[in-house]
This record gives sequence, structure tokens and C-alpha cells, in this order.
Amino acid sequence: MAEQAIPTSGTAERDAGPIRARKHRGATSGASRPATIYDVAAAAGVSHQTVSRYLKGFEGIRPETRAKVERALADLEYRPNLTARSLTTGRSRRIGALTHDIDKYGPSKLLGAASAAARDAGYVLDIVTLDTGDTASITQALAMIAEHDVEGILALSSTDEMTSAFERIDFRVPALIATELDEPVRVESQLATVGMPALVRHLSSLGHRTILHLAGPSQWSAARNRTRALASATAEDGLTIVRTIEGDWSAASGYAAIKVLADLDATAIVSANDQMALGAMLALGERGLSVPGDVSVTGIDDIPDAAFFCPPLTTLRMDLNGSGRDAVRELISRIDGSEAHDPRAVQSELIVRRSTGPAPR
Amino acid sequence: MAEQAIPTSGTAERDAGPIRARKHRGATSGASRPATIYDVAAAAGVSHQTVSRYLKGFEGIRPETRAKVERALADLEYRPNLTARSLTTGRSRRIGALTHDIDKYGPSKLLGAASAAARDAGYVLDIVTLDTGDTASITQALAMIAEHDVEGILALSSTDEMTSAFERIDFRVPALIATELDEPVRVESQLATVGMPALVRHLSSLGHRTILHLAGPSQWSAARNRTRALASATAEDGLTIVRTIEGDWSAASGYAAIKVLADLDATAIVSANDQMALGAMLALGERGLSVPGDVSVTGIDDIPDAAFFCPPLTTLRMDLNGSGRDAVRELISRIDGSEAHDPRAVQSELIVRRSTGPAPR
DNA sequence: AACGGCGATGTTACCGGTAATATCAAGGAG
DNA sequence: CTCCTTGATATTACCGGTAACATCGCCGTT
Repeated sequence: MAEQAIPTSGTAERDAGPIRARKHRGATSGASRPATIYDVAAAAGVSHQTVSRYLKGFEGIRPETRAKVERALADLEYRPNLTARSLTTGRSRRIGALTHDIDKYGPSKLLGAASAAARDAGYVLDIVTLDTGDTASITQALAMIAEHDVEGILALSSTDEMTSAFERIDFRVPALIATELDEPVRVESQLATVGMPALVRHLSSLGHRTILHLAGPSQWSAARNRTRALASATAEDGLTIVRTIEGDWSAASGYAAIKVLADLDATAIVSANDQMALGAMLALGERGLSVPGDVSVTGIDDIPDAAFFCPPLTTLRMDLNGSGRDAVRELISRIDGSEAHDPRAVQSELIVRRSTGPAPR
Repeated sequence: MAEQAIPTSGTAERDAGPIRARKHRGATSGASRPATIYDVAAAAGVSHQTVSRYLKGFEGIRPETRAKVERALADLEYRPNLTARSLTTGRSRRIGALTHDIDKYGPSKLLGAASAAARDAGYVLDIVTLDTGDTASITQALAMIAEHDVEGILALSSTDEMTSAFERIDFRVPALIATELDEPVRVESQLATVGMPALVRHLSSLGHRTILHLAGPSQWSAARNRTRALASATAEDGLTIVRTIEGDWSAASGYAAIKVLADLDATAIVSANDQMALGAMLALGERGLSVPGDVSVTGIDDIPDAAFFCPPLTTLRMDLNGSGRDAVRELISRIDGSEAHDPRAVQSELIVRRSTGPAPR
């Protein structure tokens, strides 16, 4: 109440100093614009630089000065203006996230994990979604992100178009595509229960020798990765992939793949994700084939619904939370110039449910 | 090549003028920092203000001046710095989005639609996710968003905690919770095929009179909205809700609800979303009840997988894309101070599949 | 007692834009 | 022919911070 913008006494004049005048801010709080460090400095009777130093955590401030600043900060409900800070420091504490298919399980799970990891590190994610996966739309989205002054760029959909855009464009900031590692790392002590080898061994131990592979779209690196892992694991265990059909991750594509097939030729279907497995199981039912009596079916991801499919789906649980988090941490460490963490393979774990059973004779 | 930061001749001095000196930028392009309007102005031999005016689309610029500016802009690959612009204008072109359960279908679908609508209007979404829905975590997230200088705030999860946080906090910017409208609007011409009344009429016409209601968590406004719509529609058609069990949207909760039930007492189960319906159907199967032979089951949302459940699920397709888009448009119109659109009810459409059939005698 | 060093604080410049004001040349009126 | 007006452009101030440098008072030294 006593404080005014225009000095009316010698004391006030000395306190305020010849600092840049603020035109507004009558009372200490209210509907006026948020307080700046200049307002705080004036209220505390110090220079704005002292306030800035305090906020930065600078030690060498006398206790009484410190107390005045703290008091003023609290009185004025000061909140730093990140825009102004980022203009001088170049640090915006923002990461651009690029994604399409955000309503699909994988990308949205990754996004959630990435966002949580970013928040914990004091960053927010600027998200830009793509309607289509074509190069033009990716380029345009990247331009949009770039204008918004992000410190790093994270892509949550790892397709060939995305990869090529990332290789072609000079971002001036660290950029990263969150993806499953191309070469799965073997965790020696858990080899038998981890990942695709475990899945294949499970099928093999049930007597299956012939596999129909429902693959993901080949321009996705995750799809290629899964296909490669399956090929390598089946080769090792002596199983045969009698047929590979490429879907688009959707249940509809899994359904269509099985529906149009003249002959199944296999006792097990290994799908690159749970949704396609779901579609496949429905189509099998409509052909009069029972799961797992006639055909065993497996998925990948372990989406929450998979445990309630009919029958509940045997699948590989992917640690997408972990990979989203790791991707952001890796990106932030590149931003900060600190040492990168070791890139870790996505952890996966075999979840056996009722969709797999002994191979029919 | 000929241009240098330090004037070495009268000509250069006149061209550059007594403007703030730039220390860097030797060649016109390369690994140096991005060009500013001052660089462009120097290259074009005009003042930075002329460049600014050009960028703003100001008309009164002489054609030859305009040409010089355009040339310089292209040569230097100028990209505006949104941070600097937003510091003076107060327009950041950012909307803060607050959400949890982003890996669930509803929120992620809303987010995708919101992001697309924002992008089309030149905004990006700053997303902050919540681990938990409690008030403290919401408050903290909102503080984080506020620092990041957004022009509006959009919540994508409409729970009581969110609502109360929104009422308690003064954001200084428009804030909006994306939610289904509390009072469904009736589209007269389509009354019979739209929304909950259509769903109930469908069950009624199949001879069902008793309904078990699998409700969503009551702190979600969408859950309350759906429950209310069901109550009103059943009352109108003379059906009885014999029991209401509250789940948490997950298939697991739908499964558990039916699993522990001593007696079903109803010929139809109306679930507040598709996932709980999925869980319920599995539990029904395990009790030896067939769908739809013994019990009919319906969901809400029409998630992409619902058409491939076993059996495929009769459900209400919700236009979440539309509501996400509308929420952002509404928010942006409030930001711009323009007239708000009419709030529209979420459009929903009855999708009849095989999970509903004639009531058993 | 004069002085150098140093810790605490104040002053100025700068980030990259936009807004407001100033300048300047050309054209029209008196 | 001079003055005023006006359109085009230049200059300056400002947004809210941070960084670099300047200042000032107090201390111990010789």
C-alpha cells in the first residue's frame, strides 16, 4: 500500500535508484502484470542484478540482503519469465517432439514416458503431430519446431521417412529418433527368458515347427528389428517361417491377412504386435480354427488389453516406458554436453498366456 | 566474402550504419549462428526496422527496397526467433496441455486431435504429463506450464481434481478442460441413431429389460456424463439398471467386476468404455456364459480394436477427434478474443456388432 | 597511514525482436 | 519560392532476463 511507482520522497528516490522506471504496478499484488526482477529489486531496495544472483543460487550475498530479496520475492509472488531468460541464455528448456499415430499404443506410451522424463529434468515437450508420414509433412513440422526454439528434437516414430529427414536436415540442435535398438543386446544371465529368443523357444518347446509371420510395416525400424530378431531366433532353434505377411500394425490388417489366406501352412502365428494378433485370432475363429487348439498366436508389446483377449495373448512385454525415458535422458545429456548413457536395448519379457499351446499333430 | 563486421571503408560504414555491431558471421552461410534481422538489414543495406516491417507484411515499402530485403532474407536463410518476438509481443504461440493417462485411448486421441488443430492455427502444444491425479501434482504441473509462457492452458483429463485445481488457480491466461458436454445435445433429425438413446433403444428392441452398468470412475466427468445419459435413456425406454459397478476404465477392472459377481441378474451389460467391456466379456466366458447368447455387452468409444474383439463389440463411436479439435479452437478463440464457437456436444454414433443379440427367455 | 586485494553490490551492455518516434526527401498549396 | 504534409525509412526505447565490468567499503600489510 505504501509503495508507489513514482518516488515522492528523498528516501524513496534513493531506494529506487536511477533504474529503469516501471510504469505500472500500483499495489503489491492484484490483476496487474506479473512481477519482474526489477519490481522485486525495487521492493527490496537492491539492484536487479542482486535479485538475479539470488535466483541463480549465488552464495556471496549478505544474510540481510538475502532476507530482503526473499521477502520481496514472496510479497510480489515473483515467477521467472522463461522467455526472457531463454533469449539471453539460449536455453529454452524445451524439447521438440515429433510424432504421428499418437493414438496408437507404442508412440503414445513412448510419449508419456518421454514427457515424464523431460518434466523431471525441468524440460517440457513441444509436440507437433504429423498427419501423414511423408517427407514434406515431416520437413514442415521440423521447420515449425525449429522456430519454436527447442534445445533438442525427439522423434517418436521411427520410420524410413523420419530417418531420412533427420539425415538431410541440419537442426543445429541435438536430434534423436526413439527406436528399438537395431541389434538386440543379449543379457546373458537372462537369455532364456528375455525377448524374441525366449518367445521362439517357447513355441519350439510346444512342438511348433512352422510359423506364419505377421510383420509390421517395413518402413518402421521397429518392424524390421522385430522381423530380424524373429529370423535369427527361428534359425537358431530350427523353426521355419513358412510365410511372412506385412500388416500396418492395426487389428484390421491382421484380420485381413488371415482372412484371405487359402492355406495356413503353419501351426503358429507370430505377430509383430498385439493388435494384429487380435485381428488374426478373430479371423482364425471365423475359419473354424481354435486358438490355441489348432493354431497358437503370439503378439509383441503386451498392451494392457492383451491379457483380456479371447484367449488372453501370449506376448513379449516391451519396456516402452524405459525406452521413452532413456531417449529423453540421452537427448538431454547431449544437450548438456555431458557423457551419454550407454544405449540400452529395449528390455522385453515373455508373458505366457492361453493363446499358445501344444502344436496339433 | 566482401562483408566484414568491422567497417573498413566509408562505403561499408554508411551501409552498415551506426547500428549495433555483430561480432560473428563472416560468410553468408555455414555453421555460425542463425541470421537475425540485423544481419538481414546489414546485408540488404536497410535498417532492421524495414526488415521487420517487411516480415509483418507492411505494404508501404518501395519495390526496390522490398527486393533487396527479399534477396537478403533468402541469402541468409533467415528464420524468425520466436523467443525474441514473444518477449516483446507477449504472444508465444504456445498452449500448455496437461494430461495424465496419456497412454489410454481417450486422452491420447484427444491430444492428437488437439495437437493437429493447434498446429493448423500456428500453435504448438507444450505438454506436461501427470504421474498421479492428486491436487499437489496438478498444481506443480501448472506452475511449470505457467513459467513456460503459454498463451492458454488445456487439460485433457477431466477429473474432479483437475476441475477444482482449475477453479482455484488464477492462470492469467485462458484455461479450458476438454470434456464431453454434460448435457448431451439432441440432434433431432438423427435422434434414433445417435448416442446413448440409440444404444438403449437397440437393447430394448432386442428384448432386454435388465441392465448391469459398468461405470467409469466417478471423479471423471466423462464417466458421470455417460452414467447420466444411460440413466435418462433407460428411464425413457422403461429399462431397469439392476446394478452399477464402478471400474477404472481398464479391462482388468471390467474383468474383476464380473468375475466376483454372485449373480448377474441382467441380460445386458452396458460398459462406460470398450476396455471394461472387453474384460467383462472374458469373465463372462469363464463363467460359461456366451456373448451374445446369454448376455449382450456394449461399450463406448469404438476403439479401433473393438471391431476385432471376440465377439466384435457393439459400441458408441465417440468423435474424440472432433472434441479435441473443438477444444483447441475454443481456447484459441478465447486467446484471440474473438467470438467463441458454439460448444458442440460430442457426436456419437451407434455401431452394432455381434456382442449384442436377442435377450434370452 | 597509504595501498592492494577482495567480497558485495551496482551499472551497463546485450539477446532479437516490435513499437513509438524521429528524420528526410518529394510533392502540393499558398 | 517557401512551408507544410506525407510516405518511406531510420533511430531509439523497450520486453525481462543474464553476463561482464565498474564501484565501493573494509580488511590486512609494511
